[in-house]
Amino acid sequence: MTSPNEVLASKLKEHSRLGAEDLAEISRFSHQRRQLAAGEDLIRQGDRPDVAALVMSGMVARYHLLKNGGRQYLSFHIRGDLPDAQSLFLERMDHAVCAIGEAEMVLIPHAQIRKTFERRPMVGFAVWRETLIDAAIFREAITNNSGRSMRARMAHLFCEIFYRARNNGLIDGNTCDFPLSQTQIGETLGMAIATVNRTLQALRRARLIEFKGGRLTVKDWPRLAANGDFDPHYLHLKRAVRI
Amino acid sequence: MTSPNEVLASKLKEHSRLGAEDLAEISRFSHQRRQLAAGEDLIRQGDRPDVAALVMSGMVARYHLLKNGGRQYLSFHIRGDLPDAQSLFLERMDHAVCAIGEAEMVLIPHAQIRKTFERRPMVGFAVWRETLIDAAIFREAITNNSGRSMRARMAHLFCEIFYRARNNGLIDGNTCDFPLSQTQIGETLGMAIATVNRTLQALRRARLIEFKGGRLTVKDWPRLAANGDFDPHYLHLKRAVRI
DNA sequence: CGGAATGTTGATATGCCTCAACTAAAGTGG
DNA sequence: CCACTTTAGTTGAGGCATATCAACATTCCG
Repeated sequence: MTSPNEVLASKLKEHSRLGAEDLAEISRFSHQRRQLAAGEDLIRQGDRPDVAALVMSGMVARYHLLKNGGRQYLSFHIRGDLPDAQSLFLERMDHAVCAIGEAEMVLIPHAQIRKTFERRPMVGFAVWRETLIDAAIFREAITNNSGRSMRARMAHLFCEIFYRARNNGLIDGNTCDFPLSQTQIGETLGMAIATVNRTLQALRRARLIEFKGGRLTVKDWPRLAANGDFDPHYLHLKRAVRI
Repeated sequence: MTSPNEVLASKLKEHSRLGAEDLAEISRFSHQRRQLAAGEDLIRQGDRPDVAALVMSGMVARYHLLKNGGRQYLSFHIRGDLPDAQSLFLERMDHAVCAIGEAEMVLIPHAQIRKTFERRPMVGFAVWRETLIDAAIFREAITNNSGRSMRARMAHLFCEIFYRARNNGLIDGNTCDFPLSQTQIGETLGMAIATVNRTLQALRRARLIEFKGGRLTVKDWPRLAANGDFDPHYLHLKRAVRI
């Protein structure tokens, strides 16, 4: 039941030193709640938003809409993330944002945020850092989807999701939410559904993970990380998480 | 023979409105020149730079170093680009930057740049925009390397390079510099060298491009763009270029 | 001029996609 | 609550695109 501003502030404080004045500015943001149904779009490609969204609960994804009607999922976002921060400075959305499962969002007017950046540059730098970490995640996805085997891709994706959830205190034992369908996993990793299914089974059989009902359970972190060539440095988290 | 500060200012002015004060601040940046030999690293994964680099001439690339010693190239940068702007706010480099062919760089101390951002937020917003456009390019690379056929990937890469060169006034008729080896194209698009070679020949035979001696010639832009599913919106360039 | 790097070609193997049929689960209306 | 519909997941067979390997040609560079 933390307030939106606290969620945002605590996310930014993970990597940025914010003073009392900075936090005070953040606490003055107004916000409008928005509940998203499973699969619902928050923003579409081509939109020109005048608010920025903060994830309060659930998961949202960014995706490219392809010419043939398919999707390429680009990244996934959880509580505390700002999945469309780029809209603060790039007018036109080059991708869409949708809910994966149900999600609760909070919308903050761009104008307020930009004003804050002018008055308290440190707040701007902190949000900038967030967008730079997003970029690092995109880069990692390039590497993941280009060179690696299907099994490694999938292992890497699971590692990233679990590691980030863990870092945000959103796990429950060895289990976190990841309410993707197998089709969506395919649209993330660039693999056919049949292959997704078989690769999942292989990972299950190897006792690395469980994945059912939109929940991911990591059963053998060291081997999963090895399988996915996962090195969390790219997430730029200050406090490295021990799993 | 334009000065570094003019190169930077004119790049930022492409998308951001900068006032006289902003430009004056930029013009006060000190810089140190650095000449890179072909293939030389400017920054390595794990480094913690205290300067930011501006490309003055030539081309540099960002890449991930893989466990097996291979590389995954992530993006290419030309005159006016800031290929390591992220180092302003993320301490540790999660990827490396190297020269593709020879390149001339200019190094500007982080401290100066950050000071400028505090005094003139608009300058910060402009550089932020640059990093956001980088992120959009990464996203597009995810889509390119995940779903599309090898031929489409290659066509798309050529489109992007040519379009950006054209936008920066760095083309010569229908030809621009792109001094990659076929091996490096493979390490960009996630394809084996043999396939790179054969795909290149296919594009040549179809009279879409010429690619020789580190120069790329576009012989049929509309068909090349169609082959690569290329839609330049993601580059977020204000003035759309007609080719 | 010689050696190294880069590019080219062919043969073979295989991982993955495609298609198609089927099963299981989840959601819907009577 | 059950029958029905829809969606998601599972499995197998077959073909193809692309990786891999190996030999050779060409260009680059000292």
